[in-house]
Amino acid sequence: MARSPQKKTSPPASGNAVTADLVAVLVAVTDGAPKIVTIAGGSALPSGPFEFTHRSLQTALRAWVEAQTGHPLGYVEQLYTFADRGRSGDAKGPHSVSISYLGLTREDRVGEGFEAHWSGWYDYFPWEDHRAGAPACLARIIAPKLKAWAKAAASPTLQRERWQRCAITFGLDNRDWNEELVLQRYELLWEASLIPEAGRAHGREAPLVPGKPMTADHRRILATGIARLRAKIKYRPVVFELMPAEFTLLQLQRSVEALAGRLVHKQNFRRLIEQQELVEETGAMAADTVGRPAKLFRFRHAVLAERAVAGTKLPLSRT
Amino acid sequence: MARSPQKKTSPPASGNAVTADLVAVLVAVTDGAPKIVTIAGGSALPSGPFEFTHRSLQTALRAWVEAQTGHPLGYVEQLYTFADRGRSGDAKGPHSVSISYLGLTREDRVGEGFEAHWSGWYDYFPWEDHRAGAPACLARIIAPKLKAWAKAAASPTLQRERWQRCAITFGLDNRDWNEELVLQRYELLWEASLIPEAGRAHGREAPLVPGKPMTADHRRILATGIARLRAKIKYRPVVFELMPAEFTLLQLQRSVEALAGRLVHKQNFRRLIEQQELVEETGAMAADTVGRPAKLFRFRHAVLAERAVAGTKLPLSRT
DNA sequence: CCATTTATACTCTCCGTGAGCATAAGATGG
DNA sequence: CCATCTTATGCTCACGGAGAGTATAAATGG
Repeated sequence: MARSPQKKTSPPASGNAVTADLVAVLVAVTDGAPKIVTIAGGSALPSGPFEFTHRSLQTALRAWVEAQTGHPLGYVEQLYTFADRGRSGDAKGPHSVSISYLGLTREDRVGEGFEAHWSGWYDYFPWEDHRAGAPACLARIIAPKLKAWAKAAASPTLQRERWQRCAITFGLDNRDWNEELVLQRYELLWEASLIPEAGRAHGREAPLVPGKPMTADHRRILATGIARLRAKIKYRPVVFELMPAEFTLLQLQRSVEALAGRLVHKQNFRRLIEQQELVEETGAMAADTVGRPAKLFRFRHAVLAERAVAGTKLPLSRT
Repeated sequence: MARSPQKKTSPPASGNAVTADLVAVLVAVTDGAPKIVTIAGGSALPSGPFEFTHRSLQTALRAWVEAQTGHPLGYVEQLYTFADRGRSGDAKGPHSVSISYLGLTREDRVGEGFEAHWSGWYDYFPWEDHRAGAPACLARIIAPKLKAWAKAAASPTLQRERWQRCAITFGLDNRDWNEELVLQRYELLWEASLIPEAGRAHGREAPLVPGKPMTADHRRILATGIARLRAKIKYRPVVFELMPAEFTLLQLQRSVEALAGRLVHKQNFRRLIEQQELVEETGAMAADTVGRPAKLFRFRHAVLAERAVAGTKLPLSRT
C-alpha cells in the first residue's frame, strides 16, 4: 500500500514541498460582545509562518501570539488544516498549508502598540446573533435570497432538497435555530453565491447578504472557530478563560449568551453553574451596579484537575 | 502584528518549507471487531505524501485511499495536524507536517492484492475494550504501574494530583469508565513511560503495559481517531457507513458496542433507533440465525438530507 | 416436549431541564 | 417615607428522556 514510514527520512520529492502557516482565531468577550483579533483593517485574521524552532505546533502558536500581544493565551485548540494551491489562483505559486487555531484571552490582556485590532465577531456574521430574537436580516434578506437560490435548481426534487437544507440550517419555516451550525450556514451562503468571497465573477453589483467579508478563506476559518467554541462551552469550562478573575453570575451568563448568540433562562443557568460547583464565592459583592448587589464569584480552578476531561454543562439545549 | 496576508504570494523563506503527509485511520467493523488498515506488519498506519494536484486535502485523501483499496470511502473527517521536526531525531532532516484523517469503510470493500492489512484496533489498546467488563490488564497491570508512577511524584500534593488524574482517566477507584478518553489515557501512559513509543532510553527491559506499539506517533493518531469516532457515533449517524446494506438491529448494536467498547441495553437501543426513524424494514428476515429470526433493516438515507446537520442519538450515556 | 437463544413489546421510575412564581435587596425620584 | 425599578436569589412543578426490568413470541436442537 503506501510506502512504509521508514522511508520518510529520504529527501522529499520537490513537488511535495509546501509552506506551513498558522492562522489564529483569538477570542475575547467584553461587555457582552464577542470579539476577535483582526489585522489589515479587520479584513484578515492574524497569520504567520510556522517556525520549526518549536517543539510542537501548539507551542509555536502560543509563542507567536504571546510575542504579539504580550500576554499568555488561556486556552488553545487546533481548528482545521486547509490546503491552498497558491493564493494567486491556481498558478505555480508556492503551495501552502494553513493550520488554524482557536485561542481564548481577554481583551484587557493585550498590550498597546500592536497592529492588532479587536472586531466584534457579529460584524462578520450578523445573522448569528439571536439574543434579541431572530435578526431582521434573516427574514428580510437571507431567507428570500435562499428561496430564490433553491428555486433555481434544476428539478423540483432538487429544489425541495435545497430549500430543506436552507430551512434546517437557518431555522426557517418555524424550525428551531441551532446556534452550532455556523460553518454550515456560511458554506450554504457561499454555495448560493451570496458571499462576496465566493466571487463567481459576479461583478460588484449585487448587495448580497450583510456581513463584513474577509481575505481568502479567513471568514470560513472564523466560522469554524465560532462553531467550535459554541459547541465547547456546553461541555467544557472554557468560558472562564474569557472572564476576569472575579465576576457575578449575570456577567458569566452574559458572556455565555454572547458566544452562543442566544439567551438562557437565568434561574436555570444559576442552578446549573452552582450545582456543578464550577465557581466559589469570593465573599465580596459587586459594586457600582443597578439593582440588588450580586455576589462575586471566582472559577474553581480545582475543577480542571477534578474533571479536566469529564464534562460540565451549560443550559444551552443540545438540539 | 502578523504580516498581512497579501504578502503570502511572496516566495517563502527557505527555512519555512516543509513536507506535507497524509496519515489515515481507516476503520471497518467485521463480526463485532473494529479494525483498521495497517502497513508494515501492523506497525504503522498508511501514509503518503500530499499531492497538490488535488483541489483539497479531503479529495486528495479520498483519491489516494481509493487508489489503494479500489473502493470509495464512506465518511471522511480530518483528525489533527502534527508537526514533526524531522523523524530522525531533531536533526536537520526534512521537517514535515502530518495531516491525519479518519475514514470509514467496510472490510469487504477492500480489494485483494494490496499491501494493506486489517488489524483489530484493540490489539493496540487492550485496555479500551470493556464489553466483557473491565479488562483484566487494567487492574492487574496498568493500575499498579500508574499508582507507582503517581507515588514517584515530588510532593504529596503532586502525588495526589497525579493519582486523581489516573483514576479519572481510567475509571479507577470505582469511578465510571468514560470510553471517550482514549487519547487522554494513551497520553497518560506515555507520560508515565509505560508505552514503548515514549522510549526514554528505558532499555528494552520493562514489560511495560500490554498493547502493540506503532511507528512514530501513529498510535497516538489512532487513539485520536478512536476517540473521535466514539464521540461521533453518539450524535451522528456514522455507524451506518460501517454496516452492510441490510442488517438486523442486533448487528447494528454489536457494531456500536464494538466501537464504543461497552455494552448497551438492548431494548433501549432498539427504542432509540426506531423512534428516530434512522432505519426502515426491508421486509425480509435474516436467515441462518440462531433463535427467533430478526427483521432486516436498511439505513434511511433520507435522514442525511433531513438532518444532515441536526442530531441523532445512541444510548451511550454522555458521561 | 423442553431448553436455549434471540426478537420484540411494555412498563416503571428517576432525574435533568425548561419554565414560571415569589421574594429579597439595593437604587432612584417624588 | 413610599412607590417603583432593577437585579438577585430561592423554590416548585410538569414534562420527557434514559436506564432498567418484566413478559411474551418465534425460531433451533436435543
